[in-house]
Amino acid sequence: MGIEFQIGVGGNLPIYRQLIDQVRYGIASGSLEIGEKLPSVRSLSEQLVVNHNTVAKAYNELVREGVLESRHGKGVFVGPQRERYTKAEKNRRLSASLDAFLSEARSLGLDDKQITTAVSERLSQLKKEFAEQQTGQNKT
Amino acid sequence: MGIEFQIGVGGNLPIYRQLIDQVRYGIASGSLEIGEKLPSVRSLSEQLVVNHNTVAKAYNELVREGVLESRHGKGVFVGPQRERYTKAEKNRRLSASLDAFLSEARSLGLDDKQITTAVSERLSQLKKEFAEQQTGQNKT
Amino acid sequence: MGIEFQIGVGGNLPIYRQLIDQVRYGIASGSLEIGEKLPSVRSLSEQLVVNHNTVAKAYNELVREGVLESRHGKGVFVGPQRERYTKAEKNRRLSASLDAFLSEARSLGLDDKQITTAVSERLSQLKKEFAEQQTGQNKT
Amino acid sequence: MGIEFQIGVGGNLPIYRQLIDQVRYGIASGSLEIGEKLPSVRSLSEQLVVNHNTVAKAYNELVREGVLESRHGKGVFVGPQRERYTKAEKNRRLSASLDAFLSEARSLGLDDKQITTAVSERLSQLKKEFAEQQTGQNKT
DNA sequence: GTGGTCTAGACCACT
DNA sequence: GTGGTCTAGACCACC
Repeated sequence: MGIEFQIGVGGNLPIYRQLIDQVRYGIASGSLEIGEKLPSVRSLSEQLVVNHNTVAKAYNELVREGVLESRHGKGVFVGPQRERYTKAEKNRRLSASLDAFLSEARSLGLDDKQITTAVSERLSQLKKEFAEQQTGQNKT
Repeated sequence: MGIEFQIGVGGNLPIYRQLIDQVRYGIASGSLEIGEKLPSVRSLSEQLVVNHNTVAKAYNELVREGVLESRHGKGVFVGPQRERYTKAEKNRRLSASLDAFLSEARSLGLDDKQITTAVSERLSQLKKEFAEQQTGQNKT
Repeated sequence: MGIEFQIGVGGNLPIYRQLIDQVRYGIASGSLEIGEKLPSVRSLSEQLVVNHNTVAKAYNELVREGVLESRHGKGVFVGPQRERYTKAEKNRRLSASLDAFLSEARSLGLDDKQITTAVSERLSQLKKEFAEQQTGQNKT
Repeated sequence: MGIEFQIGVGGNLPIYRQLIDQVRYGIASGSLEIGEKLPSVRSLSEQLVVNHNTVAKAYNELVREGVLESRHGKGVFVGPQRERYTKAEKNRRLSASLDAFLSEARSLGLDDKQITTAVSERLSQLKKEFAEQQTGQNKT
């Protein structure tokens, strides 16, 4: 299966972050299967016309997180996706992340309603973008 | 007017972060007026039974952000609350903060619905806690 | 590459401010490269014979400003140094800072010439100190 | 003698800061003599078409500093301008203020030359503005 | 190992 | 009295 990477549209996120999100979304949605090989750093960087360091940075971060596995001389693969956290641990991490966001949003003057709106709008925007990428271009 | 500070409940946020959020919420909600004096570092630390450095850390961060003003030997006051960011800058900051949260949430395996639910639940929880603080205990 | 930290000389600035300035100067001058790891909080505190909290305070302030990045359990690194402000915003901040200084200087009775002299003298003093630090001692 | 207050032009400073600077400059230049009565808060606020709180804020800060004296029911007057600080004290205060400015300027990416240029340009700009105010309009 | 948070207590400077 | 800085030492979480 695999996914078609795409950059540029999707807001003002740095490229490597866009790549990270696409891999994560791809795995979550089943487009990327466990053990599947990802495009090599060089080939993907050429395909997207970005610097290979940018791709490497994205892969590296995902490897660090345990999402991907790097096998020397072989390539980068989707990792086993073991449940890395207990439920309590997940809640703790989620809370920390959520609170950081809410604190920033509030300090920018958003009220509760504006916050929930911003979240749901961003989510549907991301969903739409991802769908478009996967339908449109199926060839390099 | 002023607000009643309270710590301990409401998640696993560090104390100084709780204090920061309470000041921000207090200003946003009008409970703290511009120019109003906040409790002194020492007195608040005694009231909350925390170290004075912890209170100072919270005040300090808000001073650095321009939310509060510190007048040496006099006390700490609510600052002029000038619009510190342009609209574009605000959007940029909000997006960055939101995307960081969404990225973390997704990597924890939450789908879109679970994310929006988590956000709105946390918001109503915070609202409730803040309301309780301001009504309930007016004495130490 | 990296820089050699040093404290004590150079005026009556608090230690953590001296460290902040040295990091900023190091980055601006190219001695600290993007992505480079800084000495750990503990090791630097031992090297300088100051408390680790003092070093952490300096690092922390720079992290909040976006100059440094902290990776939990890994260390503190020089951040991407993206342009954090628009040109207009930079001018606004500079003006505010300059006017605050001029206001204080004038209230102390300095005339225009004395002010410009004070500025240029302090600048060359700082330059000299920084140069000495980077050449002289390469051992603790 | 007295001075003619004027607001609006002179950069993006808040009004109350402009007023403070004009009083200070007026005293330093001899336009305002010791013991001289300043316009009342209400009359000056009407003359400048600003809120009386803004004028009061400027006067209050100057009273706090000892530059002006407030005599209840009489008005606000230029204070005795005693040397409030020893020479060492003055140097200490000046250094603190200067270092704060230099630190900010450097964090905004200005090099030494840009800093000195910014200072001298702002000084001559302020001088020019003040001169214009005192020559132009001598009536309300 | 790393950074993050907190306590306890000290001294300084400003007012 | 006020806030600001620093030390010494503790515990936690992440890696």
